[in-house]
Amino acid sequence: MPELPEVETVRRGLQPVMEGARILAVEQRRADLRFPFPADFTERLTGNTVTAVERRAKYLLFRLADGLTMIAHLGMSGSWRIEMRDDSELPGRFHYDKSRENAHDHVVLTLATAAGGEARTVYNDPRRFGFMLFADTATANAHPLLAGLGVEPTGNALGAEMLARLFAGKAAPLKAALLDQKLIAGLGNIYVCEALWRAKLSPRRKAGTLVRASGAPTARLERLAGAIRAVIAEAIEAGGSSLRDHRQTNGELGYFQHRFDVYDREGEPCRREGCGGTVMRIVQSGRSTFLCPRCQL
DNA sequence: CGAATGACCTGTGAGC
DNA sequence: TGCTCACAGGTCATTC
Repeated sequence: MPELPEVETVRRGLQPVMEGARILAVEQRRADLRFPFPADFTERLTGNTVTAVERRAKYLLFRLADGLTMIAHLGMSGSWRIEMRDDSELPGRFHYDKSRENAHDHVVLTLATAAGGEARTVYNDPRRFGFMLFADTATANAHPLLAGLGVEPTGNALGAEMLARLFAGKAAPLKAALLDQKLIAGLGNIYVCEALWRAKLSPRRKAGTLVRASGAPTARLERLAGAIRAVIAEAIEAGGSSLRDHRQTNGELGYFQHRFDVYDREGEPCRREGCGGTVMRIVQSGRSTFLCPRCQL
């Protein structure tokens, strides 16, 4: 499910409960997700303390007191939920509740929280494309999964000049270039479609056409950089997007799905003032792209 | 080298 | 109602 805004929403949910928490018990309910769990998965976590919950692109990074980092990915359908044992000022709408469990709860961490309470964080992942593995914190950035990642599409890091360097000479369609995690890290299918609509750019346009021969960004590229930052910021603000039944860690739905301008709106009218076009669906790199062929050029 | 395709999984909704 | 098919937020390995 999750693109950067959803992963960031998960991180913000887990952080207050997990940071400073000691892991009392680890329940690993199957041998593998996308990859096999490390052989010593439960041993390394049990008794350890979580010092920070960070994010890089769509990866969650659980920093541990003994110098390890647990690198975790939610794949397409992964989610975490928090359950508190007792009433507590910490976030988490659920209390321990057997009836909430299901066959796709693969990992359960029981925590002694920094606030002195007890909580469980439960990882659920029907399709099992997610994973968890360990790296030494000191060298985690050099881990093969993280080393090649591009710029974060948040804040000021991503600007038109940066995009111009990344796109110069590229024949790939904008859709493919924006999905490439080696260029920009964290965009996925939804937010690429949304950003391209906002920037009035066709997903089929070649990325290199947004860069001047001098290497300077065009006005179109300025628009695109602004659109990416805006859509990501707004989606994080809204708690991400909830497709199907995906929830935040406290069970709340995200809201951004109500603000989609093109994603999953095939056949519906373009929302742009005065456009009058109809949203269409095409397939690029084997994935659905949604666009308005009338105003995205 | 870059770009397309298949693979990994289960669940859901549309259409018959 | 029940069946089949297409498709789903991601990424990696393989093949042109």
